[in-house]
Amino acid sequence: MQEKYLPTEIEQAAQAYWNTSQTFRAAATADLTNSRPKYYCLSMFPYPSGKLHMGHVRNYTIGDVLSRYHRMKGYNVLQPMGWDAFGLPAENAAMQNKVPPAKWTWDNIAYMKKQLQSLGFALDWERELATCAPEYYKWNQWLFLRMLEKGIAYKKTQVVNWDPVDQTVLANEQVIEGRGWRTGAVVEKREIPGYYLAITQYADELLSALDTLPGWPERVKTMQANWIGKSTGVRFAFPYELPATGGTNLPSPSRGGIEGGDGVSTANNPSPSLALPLEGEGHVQSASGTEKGLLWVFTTRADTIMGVTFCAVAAEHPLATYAAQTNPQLAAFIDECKHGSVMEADMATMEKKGMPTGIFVDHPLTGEKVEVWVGNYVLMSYGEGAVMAVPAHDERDFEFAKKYGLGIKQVIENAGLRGELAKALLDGRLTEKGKQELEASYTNTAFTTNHWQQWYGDKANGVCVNSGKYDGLGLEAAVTAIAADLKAKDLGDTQVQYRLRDWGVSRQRYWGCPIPLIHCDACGTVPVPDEQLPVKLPEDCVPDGSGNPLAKRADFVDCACPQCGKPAKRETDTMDTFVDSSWYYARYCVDPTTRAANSAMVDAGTNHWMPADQYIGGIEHAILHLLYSRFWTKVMRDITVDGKRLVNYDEPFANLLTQGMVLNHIFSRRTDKGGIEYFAPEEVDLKRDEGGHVIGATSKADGQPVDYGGVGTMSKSKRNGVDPQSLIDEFGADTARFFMMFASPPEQTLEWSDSGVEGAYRFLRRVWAFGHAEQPAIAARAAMPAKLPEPLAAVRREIHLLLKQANYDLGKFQFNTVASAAMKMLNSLEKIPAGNGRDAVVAECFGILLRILSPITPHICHALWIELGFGADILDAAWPEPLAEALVQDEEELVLQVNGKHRGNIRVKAGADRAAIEAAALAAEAAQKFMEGKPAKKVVVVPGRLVNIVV
RNA sequence: GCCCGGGUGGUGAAAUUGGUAGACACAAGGGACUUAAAAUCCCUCGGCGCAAGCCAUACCGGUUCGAUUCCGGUUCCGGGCACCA
Repeated sequence: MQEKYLPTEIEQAAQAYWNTSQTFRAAATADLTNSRPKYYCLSMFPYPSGKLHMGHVRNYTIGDVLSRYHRMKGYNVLQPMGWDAFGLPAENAAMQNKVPPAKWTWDNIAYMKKQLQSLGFALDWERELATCAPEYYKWNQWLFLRMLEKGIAYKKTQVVNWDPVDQTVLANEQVIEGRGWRTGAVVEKREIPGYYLAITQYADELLSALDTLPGWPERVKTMQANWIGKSTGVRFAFPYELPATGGTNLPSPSRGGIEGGDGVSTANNPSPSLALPLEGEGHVQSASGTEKGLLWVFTTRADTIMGVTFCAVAAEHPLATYAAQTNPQLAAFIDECKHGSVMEADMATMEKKGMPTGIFVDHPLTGEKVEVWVGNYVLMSYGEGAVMAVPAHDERDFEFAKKYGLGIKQVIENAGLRGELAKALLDGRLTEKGKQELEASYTNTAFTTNHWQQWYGDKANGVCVNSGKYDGLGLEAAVTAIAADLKAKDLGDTQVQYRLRDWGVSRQRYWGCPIPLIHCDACGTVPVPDEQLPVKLPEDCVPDGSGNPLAKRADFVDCACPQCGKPAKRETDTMDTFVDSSWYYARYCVDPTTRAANSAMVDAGTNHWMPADQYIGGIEHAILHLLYSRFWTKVMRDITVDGKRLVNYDEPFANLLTQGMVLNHIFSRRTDKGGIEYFAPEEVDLKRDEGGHVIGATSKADGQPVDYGGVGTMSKSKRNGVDPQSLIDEFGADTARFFMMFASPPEQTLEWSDSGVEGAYRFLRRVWAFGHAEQPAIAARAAMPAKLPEPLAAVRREIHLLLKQANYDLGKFQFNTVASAAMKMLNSLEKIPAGNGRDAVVAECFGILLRILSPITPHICHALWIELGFGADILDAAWPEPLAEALVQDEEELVLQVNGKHRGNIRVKAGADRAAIEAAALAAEAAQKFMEGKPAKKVVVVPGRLVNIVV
């Protein structure tokens, strides 16, 4: 046995052993019936950006710890890995380096695979997959066609960021303060056709099924529920009458058309129903030369309907378009609204602007005239593209009304809050400061001196005022009454609405999965026949930033129509990369032989391994990726082939661990064209204040200042990722893994710093040194004496207590304290006294330490297990459990408090009853001193923990 | 702006979920060993105070015998906001 700890040697040997014995190869379909319970441990697959970063190390070490732990607990474990290989960064790299995205991606995969292997993860590489491989994305295409048949996939227009200079669609990330990142041109909103997946058809199930996921973090379920945003409200209409136009120049709704009629619109995303030309919405040309129409809106607060003072519609709304025909100023304003970003965060924070249309509609209940405004904050894609405005009680409407001098009418009052405040003040229990606090909390409002908005927010206590017959009604009663009255007039009804919108999957990009459709002049849009799948993406394109390179490839575009055989054009849009990542986990499960034949998307292996027993990945995926995966799963469940469902489970991930982000400093500088250039942390010199906080930085290259952007997620685009390779090269994989797990609990955000790596390395050296020094003692395999001398019993008890704690912490995924327990074990063992049974205690306890540590630092534990003769493979050893005989003790120590303050400790017999503890406490010297002769009013006893004397 | 988290020593963090605040480490300082360095080992290490003790878990309040933990408010930081993945 080597005296020195040599990580490189140890790690290479261990990895070679795992490779040759195929230790981590999961059982194939034929063996799936073996009696061990399955444990499918899944980590979110990486985007092959070039190198691993610390977030990957964190993510995959967590997965590996869980995999190895469950394997030792007797589970049949599957832990696969793959590559989320399509995406924008490959195209950016192509523009920069003139290398095809395919080559760049495959090279990155090869390098990152080596890095993963050098970290010793227990992965079944036989099941590796890359989403850019035709044999994988073939099934994206196949399932897309099934969705088209079922009406889950359909076509409508979508709003995109358009760079007028590069003539290309920009991702949100490529829009910097309203301008294109490469050209600096002001970005325009443009409506283009695209394909959507009707996730709203599953909105209800996606929401209610959250209750079937007890293994998911509460916060993720809350975020998903809020995202789906189910609300019951009232959809109602404001009737209006306009001068007749003959209907010819009245605008059509800008969306909702579904090509070929094989798609379906969804109940929850109705077409904008205002539009004059639509049938069944009250559009009637009357004899008097006017046309009647209905302006539909949706509200969750119909109780405030009597406070409506105006309506606001989106710039793309047909009424706006209609009014603009005769109003050049309005037309200019509508045009202005088309500039700028499509992002919700920008929409919500931009200055609210509007302009009157000159059109008045009738209030459906009072008949009063209500003016229609165009508002830049109203989105055509939400609800009806129009809203009622109640400035008295809605902050956004208030801001708008104040700015344009529109009416404000209070219709909600809250007696409850007023009463509560009065009661609290009269009660007298509040201090003067407390009173002020309470008052401030009721009066602190950013935009008005009254309480109207707060009364609106306090749904339990608001009542209607200034609302005629609805006066005095609470929220629910008022909504019910108002909805009934609207219904009686045939002008509205209650409706369930979702915030969730259908999933637009078309991308005007090259490096993605081609959408398998063909456009024929004679036959229209025709699906590519299944037997012609996959539609392969040419792999030698080098995008240049303008337009979609696929459209320029005649060899891709030109094809024969599958229906009539005449020349036709292939669809050049590709799919959103979220499609790729929505089902990769099901593909890992496919038996390798089935996969080689590639005649099916999934097989029996999928139903065996799925749902994944544990999914691990960054919290940034809490909504989109996880929701899309859940949706995709339900679609696969509902699609049948030969009368059989594709999969037989409802949810893809039984348990979810959301890893906290690994953050690092971000440095950037604006380019001449208005874009952003990022600097890696090693390229800048930091300026810090006295407290050590970063306040600025300069570029090492040119000495000029760069902007400090605070800390944020490690990412390729922000260039702030830290490559773990130097860490692995210098200290080894075990140190990197141990350090990462010890640094903080997995769900917590972690600001990157490598201070502490030395400590991890030092600890592993001590583990090795202890094993080396005690080799003879351990190899002797001495029997444990029936009665150990107390000093040795104490060490043994301590190790078993730590083991108990470590096992508890493992169940909570709290790996940092497991690592800490291992360190405490070694601290104890290093001080073990001599005595009868010492060698037996050392052997037993060090064996526990190695097994506890082995999921985190598998290489060193593998080597020591063999060197010290514990067994052939530590992975085959049973997981240690604390022994009752080792834990027994005669006395226990309790904390002694007087009036809640710690005043000392008392020792009592283990398991002493309350009376005995109380007596011992009152007799204690420290208690006597602080009770100052006063009698005990009350004695609180917490068995095994503390006793508190109240005087 | 909206939704979801988080804030504890110089630093990463712990506290068996209402019961000794700061375990275990890192950094720093002091010492031992050494010709020297590295490595290793020992000691100190939240603030104030000679001490008894007092103060202290972002800030302001509340509940409780007892609050890092529960409640109300504020503030700062992070994640998401539908074309980054």
